[in-house]
Amino acid sequence: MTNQTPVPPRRRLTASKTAKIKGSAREPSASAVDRRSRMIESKRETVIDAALGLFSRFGLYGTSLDQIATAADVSKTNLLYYFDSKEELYVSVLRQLLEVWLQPLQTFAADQDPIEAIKGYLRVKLELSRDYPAESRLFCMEVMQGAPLMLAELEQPLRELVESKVAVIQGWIDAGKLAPVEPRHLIFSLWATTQHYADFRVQIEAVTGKTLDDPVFFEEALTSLQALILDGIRPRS
Amino acid sequence: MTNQTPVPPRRRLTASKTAKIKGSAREPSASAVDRRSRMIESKRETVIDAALGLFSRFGLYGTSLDQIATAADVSKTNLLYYFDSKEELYVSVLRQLLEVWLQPLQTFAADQDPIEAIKGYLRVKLELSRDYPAESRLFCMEVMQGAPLMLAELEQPLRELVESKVAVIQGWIDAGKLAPVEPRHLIFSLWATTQHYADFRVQIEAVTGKTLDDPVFFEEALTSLQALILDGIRPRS
DNA sequence: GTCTATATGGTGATAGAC
DNA sequence: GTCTATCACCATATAGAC
Repeated sequence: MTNQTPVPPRRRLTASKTAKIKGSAREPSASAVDRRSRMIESKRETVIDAALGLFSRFGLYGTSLDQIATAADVSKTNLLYYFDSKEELYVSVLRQLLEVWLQPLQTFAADQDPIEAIKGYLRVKLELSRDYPAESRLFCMEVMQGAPLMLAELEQPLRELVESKVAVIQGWIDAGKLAPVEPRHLIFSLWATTQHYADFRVQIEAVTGKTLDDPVFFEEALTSLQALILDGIRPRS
Repeated sequence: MTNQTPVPPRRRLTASKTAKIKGSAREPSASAVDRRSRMIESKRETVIDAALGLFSRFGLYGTSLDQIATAADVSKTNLLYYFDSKEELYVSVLRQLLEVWLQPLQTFAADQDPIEAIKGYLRVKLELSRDYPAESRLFCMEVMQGAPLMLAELEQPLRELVESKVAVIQGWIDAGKLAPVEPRHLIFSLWATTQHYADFRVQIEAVTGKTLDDPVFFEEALTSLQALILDGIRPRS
């Protein structure tokens, strides 16, 4: 109870300089320049991929540029040629992450059958947990730390997206197609249960000996989740 | 895809020395010694509390001994008098965490009414998310990083505990008191949905503007979870 | 037990040759 | 663009006076 200090992330950041935004430099030009630009982009991608894997395990502070450089098979100085600073790299990773992350939330719409829509949503999210576990973990980490670098970008679109889905769900409820649950809490439960399989993977593996990479286990998890969310555990009379 | 390197936590740890295990030095002795021993224990507690708050936000690497010392209102050198190293402190924090964490899992037993047992379990776990969010976050962080320091201690008791609960749930199902769900996946869902309110607190706050500290929101979340888990979202005919 | 140095080494970032 | 030095800084941990 001694520790409610609102401590900032701290540690130096030696000036962001002129913020070149190298990544989004994309103007139609000669083919030679274009080829070079594509090369640069591809190298940035490689580094971002490597960084994602490490950041998602050890966090921003637990990962050194040396490790990332080694994993991406470039020198540290070279890495810093493509990214002005560690923070810029980190933000680039987060930016790419959000693209993968916000997409599946778009799925269900009012004209769908709610039962099929929810079942499909659970499948998509569980596939995401299986295929993009690093993204899931980094997202989780960032949110747990207060999402200092992401929340500003995330809050508005997330809020709007949730509100639109809440409206769809409420519509289904009003039409008698769904039991009267609180839409927001339903959404949280859909997120929580599916992401759990990625974020708590080692715990799940410790308990069951299996992961989502096992196709049988994947289907078992999906079927269980769908049954649970749709019908609950109280026996139908 | 370039980064499946099984990188160890790295960073030096300058020798654990003789592993004094200062914490568990507890032998019946003269009252003066006993008083001193209690003083030491109390100071260790203070530091552990401060460390928990910081580790749970910024992780092991994102938190410096300086910050912890400041938060606990002791000098850094003094802190290192009570804990031989940063790692020993971290492990002490984890050890205390596990006590809080594994207790509520004990609750339900075969002779209870399953519906009431699950409802009660959800309440206890949600109260835990409200009252011990730092513990929840640090646990999550540690598991996400592969729980290198915790898994060894955790795996065996967790597995046994889960197996015993699986047996209870399976018993209920066999008695027709519960719909036939996979017990393990049910347990994961109970954990996931409740912990989500602690770990994704800032996201939930961003979307709803509220947290579990708001009593109305707490009851709303609990009621929603109970309804969802018990009866699902498919309207009863 | 608590303090003031200080040792030691990793880390992000830069300078400047090629 | 890529490399070899090298910087300044900060973090953990220790030594030794009081």
